[in-house]
Amino acid sequence: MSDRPEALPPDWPEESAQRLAKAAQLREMGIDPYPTRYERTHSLGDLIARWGERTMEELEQEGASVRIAGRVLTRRGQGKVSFATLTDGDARLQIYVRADDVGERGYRVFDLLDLGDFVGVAGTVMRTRRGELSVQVRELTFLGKALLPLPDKWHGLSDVEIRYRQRYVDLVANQEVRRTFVARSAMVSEMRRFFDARGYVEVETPMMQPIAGGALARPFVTHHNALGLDLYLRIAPELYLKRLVVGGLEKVYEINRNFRNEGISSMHNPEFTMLEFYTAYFDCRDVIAFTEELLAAAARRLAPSGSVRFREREVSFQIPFRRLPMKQGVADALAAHGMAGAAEALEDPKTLDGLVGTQGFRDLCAKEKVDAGAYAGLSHGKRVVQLFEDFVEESLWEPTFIVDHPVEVSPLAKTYAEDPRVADRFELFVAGMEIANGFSELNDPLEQRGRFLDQLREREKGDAEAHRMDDDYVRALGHGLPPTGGCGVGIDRLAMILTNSPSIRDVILFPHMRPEGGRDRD
RNA sequence: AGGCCGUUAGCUCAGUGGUAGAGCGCCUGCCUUUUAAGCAGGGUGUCGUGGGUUCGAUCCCCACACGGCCUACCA
Repeated sequence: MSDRPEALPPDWPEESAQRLAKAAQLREMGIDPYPTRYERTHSLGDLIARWGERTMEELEQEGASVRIAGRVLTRRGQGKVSFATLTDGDARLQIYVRADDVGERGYRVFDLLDLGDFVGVAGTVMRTRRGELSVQVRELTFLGKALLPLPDKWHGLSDVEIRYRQRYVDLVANQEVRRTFVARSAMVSEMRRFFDARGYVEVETPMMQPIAGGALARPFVTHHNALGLDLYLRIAPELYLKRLVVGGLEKVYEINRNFRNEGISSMHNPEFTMLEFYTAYFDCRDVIAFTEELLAAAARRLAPSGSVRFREREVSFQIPFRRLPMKQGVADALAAHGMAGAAEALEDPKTLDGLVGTQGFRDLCAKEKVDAGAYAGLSHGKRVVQLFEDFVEESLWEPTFIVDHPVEVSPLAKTYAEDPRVADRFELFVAGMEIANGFSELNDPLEQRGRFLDQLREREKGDAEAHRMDDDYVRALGHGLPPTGGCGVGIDRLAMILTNSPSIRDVILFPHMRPEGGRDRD
């Protein structure tokens, strides 16, 4: 065991010294300020559930004896009688301490309690004259000294930097933060239940990959010393999960972290949680139906009506969600902006090329604060996607499945037999955010190899996000992937919507921040 | 990466070119049913950091750090 320094860390407030002195006084009384355990009969929530509706007389008659514990949140002293509110994170309950009941020594222990300390209480369930359910204390047990003060008892903690860096303080001070993360847990647990009930196998695939595949994004690089090998933190588990389907795990899912070396915003964190699932013999339409059921079940778990408020607006997860072909969405949006003939242009590369060069289009871009220059030199399919992102995406509030993506942006998806330019793919948008992405998985090994070669050419042209060749994945497909449908769901964003959290940082316990105290200078 | 805004007590915040203020918390005292308990007293501080202007800077100027929002990349 290390030596216990007598001095407090230099940046701790003066109040810490006072609290430390109280801990010393407890030790002088033969009381350990940091004991190891306490036997409870009830959590505070249990106690409230059991006795919360009883009258003062009923409680007096029953005289129920309980042992509870919690952190002291507030104190109201009154000479030889005091009140304190305890919290166990979940619920709050008042205790009522009389010097006559606990004795001089017991009352002294109560005096040495600061806000934030932990205490165990043995006593009787009762209701005060003002009607508040309380435990009248018979015996106090000191359970843990807090040397640092809690934030303001009614303004709480609002400094967002401290809220994110010191989430432990945020959780104590702001009850809604706890509710949000408990709700997120319930959402994920409901999704696991959904998969487990349908015979899916939950798996874990590599976080560190020699080739970061399965999505279009820039990866983080790390290094394995013993192997002398650079590895990438995964940007998606997709290619590994499909290898498992090749191996006969016909229904698999994984809920785990992805890492993308890109910007940070209210919708982006460098590490984020993704659900991916794959089902043999499903096509894209089956996956859409399944995803719809899954999200509706998750939403109902948090809001039985299936409808939630997000950013002051209603979002309904009632089935069925809207289906909208990408080109139709673009054509409608452009028509609404007065661009006549957009629908025809989307069907013909030359016409679209002409359209994005017109003054009318450039004026529209200027008006919508869109970069018109981004449209130069794009392939037809990428142009359609760009139009979708610039003019449609944000407006998709109610859950909407966008379908029929250009093949260029879908290198792992099957195309329609009747039109090889269109992928059998969907993306689900809710509240203007992409929440899910799925498709009929491309299982022709040679076509997949060809798509990788196309991606390599894109990479050579400077697209840092283009796929790399993955020979082992092609080899896996060579052994035979059954017809398969798969989907990825952004868990953090879904949690944002279902918990009405405006920022992704409100649903990630420890969101990415610069290191405290500044970074080392390069 | 670019633009705008912010950084003052443990917390929430006001404020001024002349060495700093409120509420809560905290400290001292009183009070045997309180509820943001009350009453009397006490201000606890590197005014983000480093330079500059000035007789004098927490305030004005510059740089930097950290944070927020927006834009860009992205899910």
